[in-house]
Amino acid sequence: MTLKVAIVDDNSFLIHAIKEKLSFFEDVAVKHTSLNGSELLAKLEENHNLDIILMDIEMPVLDGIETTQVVKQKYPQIKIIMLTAFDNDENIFNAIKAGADGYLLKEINPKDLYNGMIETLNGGAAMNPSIALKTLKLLRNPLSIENEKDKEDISLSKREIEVLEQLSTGLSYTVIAENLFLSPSTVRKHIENIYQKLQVHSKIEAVQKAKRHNII
Amino acid sequence: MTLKVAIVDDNSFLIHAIKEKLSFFEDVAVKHTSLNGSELLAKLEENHNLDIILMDIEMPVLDGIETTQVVKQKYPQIKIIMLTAFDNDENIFNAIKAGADGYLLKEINPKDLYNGMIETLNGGAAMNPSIALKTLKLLRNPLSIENEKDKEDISLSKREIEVLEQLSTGLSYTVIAENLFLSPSTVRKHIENIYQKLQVHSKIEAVQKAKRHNII
DNA sequence: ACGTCAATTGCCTTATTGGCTAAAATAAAG
DNA sequence: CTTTATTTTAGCCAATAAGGCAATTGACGT
Repeated sequence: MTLKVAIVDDNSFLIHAIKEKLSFFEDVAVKHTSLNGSELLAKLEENHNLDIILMDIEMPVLDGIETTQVVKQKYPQIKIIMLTAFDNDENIFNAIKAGADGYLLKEINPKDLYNGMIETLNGGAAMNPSIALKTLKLLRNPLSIENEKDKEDISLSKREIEVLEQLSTGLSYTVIAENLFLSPSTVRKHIENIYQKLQVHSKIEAVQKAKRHNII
Repeated sequence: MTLKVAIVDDNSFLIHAIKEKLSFFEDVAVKHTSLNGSELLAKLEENHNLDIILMDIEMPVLDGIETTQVVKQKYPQIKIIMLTAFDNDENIFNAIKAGADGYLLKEINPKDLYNGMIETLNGGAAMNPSIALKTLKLLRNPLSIENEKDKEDISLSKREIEVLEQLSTGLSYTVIAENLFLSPSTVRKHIENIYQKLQVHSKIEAVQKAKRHNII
C-alpha cells in the first residue's frame, strides 16, 4: 500500500527538495503539490484520496495554519504535518490548535521525515525534538497559551447565547423550548439566526465555534 | 566525552534490560542504578555529576513524579527522561509538570533510546510519537487535563474512533462516508455502536463525552 | 410617531438522524 | 483451522433538524 502525499509550499525549490527526499522511498507517492492553501483546497475538492499533507506555514493567499484548519474540518482523516523553516512558539501553538498532526523542520533528513510520516499514519505524532520541548513548555505554562489576536467580533443576543448554552449540552429543540418557556418555533428561529451569525449549519459546528470564541 | 547516566526503576530485571540496551553504545556509562527515588536522591547527595536520569514512574517509597520534582529543583542541569511502561494521560501530564525532559516507553529499541538521550542533551525533548500525540491533545483540550480521574474504561475500536473524529468536526453521515470510503449505512452503524458504548443519544453528546475522556 | 432590532410564533418542505433488525465479509486470536 | 471481534452493508421507520417564508410584538432611540 503506497502512501499518498501532497506537498504545499510557496517555494517551488523547496517543494522540489522535499520530493527529492521522498524519492528514496518506494512506497511514497507525491500525488500533487501546491503553492498555497487555496490551490490545495481546489485540488482536494476534485480528489481527497490522500494520506498525508506536508504543509508549509508562511504562504501567500492562504497560509498553512488556516489551510490546516479548513482541511481538518472537511477531511479529518487526512494527516497534516507542518514542515517549515521556523519554529517560533506562536506558529507551533497555532498549528497545533488548527489540528496539525506533527511539526517538523525543513532541514530534516529523508529517513526521519519518512519515519515521522509512518508514525503519524500509525496514530502517533511526528515531532522534532526541539518542537517537542516547546510543547512541553507550553503545557507547563498554561498561561502562555491564553491567547492572542483572534476572533472576528461575533455578536449574539442574550437570548441567542442562552439557547446556545442549552444547545451545547446536547438538548433537543423541544426540550430547550421547555427549559426557556418558549415555543419550539422560537427556539428554532433563534438557532437559525445563530447559524447565520456563526456561519455554520449544524449544532455541533455552532457549539464548537462558540467554544473556540469563548462565547460559551 | 561519555554520557553519564543513572537508572531508577523498582524492577531490577528492567534495570538490567535498560543497561543491556545502553551497552551497545561506547559513549554511554551507567554510573549507578536505584530501586526508588529516595535511593537516587541519596546517591545524588554524594555525587551529582550526571547527564541524564532514566526514571520509572511507578515506584515505592518515592515515585518518579515526586523524585523528578526534587531532582529538577536541586539539580536542574540534569536531564530526566521518564522511561515507563504506561502512558496514561495523567502520568504524562504530571511528569511534564514535574519537569521531565522526555517521556519514552520501555519497549523502545536501543537506537531510539540513545537518540532520545542525545537529543535531550542537545536541548530538545525525547518523546515517543504516541506520547507526542497525547501532549498535542492536552494542548488542544486543556480541560481534559482536569477530568482525568473519572474515566470508566470506554473501549472504542479504531474505526469507531475515526468516525468519531469526523463527527467531531460537524460533518454529516454522508460526507463522513465519502471521506472514509464507506457506505453511509456503515457510518451510521458505527455511530450507533459508539452511542451504545458511550451511553449517549446524539452527535453532540458523543463528541463532548469523547473529548472529556480524551478519546479524541 | 417612525424606523430598527431583538424576540416571538407558525407553517411547510426537505434532509438528516437515531433506533432496530439482519447478515456477510474480514481480521485477529486461540 | 475454528472461534471471536471487528468491519462492512442494507432496509425500515419514527423523530429531529434545518432552511425558507411570513408575520406579530415590544423596547429603544431619534
